[in-house]
Amino acid sequence: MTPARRDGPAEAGLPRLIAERRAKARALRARGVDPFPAAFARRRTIAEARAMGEGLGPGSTAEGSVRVAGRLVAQRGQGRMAFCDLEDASGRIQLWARRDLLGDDGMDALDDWDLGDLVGAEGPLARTRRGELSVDLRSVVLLAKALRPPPDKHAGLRDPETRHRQRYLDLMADAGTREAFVARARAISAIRRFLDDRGFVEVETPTLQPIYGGAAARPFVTHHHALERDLFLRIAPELYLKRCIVGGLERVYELGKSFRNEGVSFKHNPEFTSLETYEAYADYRDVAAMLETMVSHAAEAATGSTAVSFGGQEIDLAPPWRRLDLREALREASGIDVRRHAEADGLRAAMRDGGYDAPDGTGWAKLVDGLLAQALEPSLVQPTIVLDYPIELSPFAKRRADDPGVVERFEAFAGGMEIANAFTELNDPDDQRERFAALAAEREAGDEEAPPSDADFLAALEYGMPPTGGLGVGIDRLVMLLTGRPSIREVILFPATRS
RNA sequence: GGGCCGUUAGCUCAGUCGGUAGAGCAGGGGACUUUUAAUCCCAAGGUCGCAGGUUCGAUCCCUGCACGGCCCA
Repeated sequence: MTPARRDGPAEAGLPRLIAERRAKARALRARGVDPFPAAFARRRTIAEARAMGEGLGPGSTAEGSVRVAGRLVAQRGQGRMAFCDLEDASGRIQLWARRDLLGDDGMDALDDWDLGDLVGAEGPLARTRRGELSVDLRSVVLLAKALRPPPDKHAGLRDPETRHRQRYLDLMADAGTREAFVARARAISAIRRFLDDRGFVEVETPTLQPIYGGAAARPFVTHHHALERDLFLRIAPELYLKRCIVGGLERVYELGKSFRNEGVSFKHNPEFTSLETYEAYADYRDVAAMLETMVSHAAEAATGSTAVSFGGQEIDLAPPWRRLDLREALREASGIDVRRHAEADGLRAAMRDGGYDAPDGTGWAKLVDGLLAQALEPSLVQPTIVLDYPIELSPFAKRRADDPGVVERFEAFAGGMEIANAFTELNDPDDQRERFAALAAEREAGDEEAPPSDADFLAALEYGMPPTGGLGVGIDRLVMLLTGRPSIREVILFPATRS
């Protein structure tokens, strides 16, 4: 006859693991102990505790006590002695439990701890004979019972689906993930500091817009019931920021989310973070100089250096960045001079001759864009500013005075990706009206990405906008570069997923 | 949208040329007062992504679907 089981409920797998942990929490409550107490006073961070114990020699114990708290990440039982590793945001430290010093109650409490529990501990700092700085426990307390088991303590969490859907587990298991998001925050605050120091005013403009614009993309549509109208999630803040320039704010920026209703890829998420800046009385060359300085500041803040490693290559973001003329660069990279093929059909044929993909029914400007993406972009690993784009690709940029087919615009590339887009802003309302008309024609012809006209924006321009340099930076892509992460999903905490 | 690959225990992964599966870690019981991927002993844990098909028999072969990854558009 089999002996009665005394080792917990009969369920298997995860339900059983949860039931075992719940039983421990229940047992604590039965003894009048709250497994989720409210606070743990006088805590020091683990980094602070480590600094305090720095001078301790092996086998010695410090005066006084420290109180530390964190997540239990490893346990090594040893009978009447035990070791645990405790981790908080600042680091990791060993807890050293001895029955003669911690007492029977403390050792019993320790027995019921599981990996993943949040615990508090108190005792003098000590260094073991093996040289490991430890808290020589005098008292312990459970601060929050983990009812589910954490990811594997050594192998961690590998499954990309779980890493993205349950990012808290990825953060818990992988210090590198935590570091990437800290680096992101540092880069963003460095950018804000940089702009604030230069007299830029941070503004907030609508994310819910009656008319969207400022980029070529399909928008998300939502509905306002009280106003009985559809509203669009912005695809860019551009047209509102220029209204701020019209109003005389002169230097403005907005750092926040925009939304584009398109596919998901390693460099696209439906919601993404961008920086846009507008500076009155500046042009695109002033903006280029500001960009390279700003990005190198962000790199230093995020990583401590302007040199970053991305896709196995070292990239140095320190200014000055290389400048290329788009037409020249395309001719060098592909052998095709796009100005010599002024019609779509001729350019398409030349591209196909050169082995490039050039789909039927695509206009001249989009073919140029395609040639840029295929022939040039992948080779732009070191930071590069590509200047002077065809007007057809740039409905909000000012024409060059000496060449009306070209606008004062640049895109910045690094790591083979576009990271920024800038131009001298179009401030001639009549020219802008014509560009809107051209967009309307493209829309009519079936281009769902062509944005609609915005009469109020035109009215604003008619009140007079100073000559202005504008900039857009893809913050997520910039952070990819700074943290060496190959996918946008690795720098967005909770990326878009299906169902 | 297309192509390729993946989905097996809580986690990380093996494996089955078609006969319903293993390890390490975690969890349970036990031993251990200097461990640190602690160690040792014992026991347990699986609708092999979902749905069909072929077959005496499918986790394995086929089809579809879902989710994910990479590449292309």
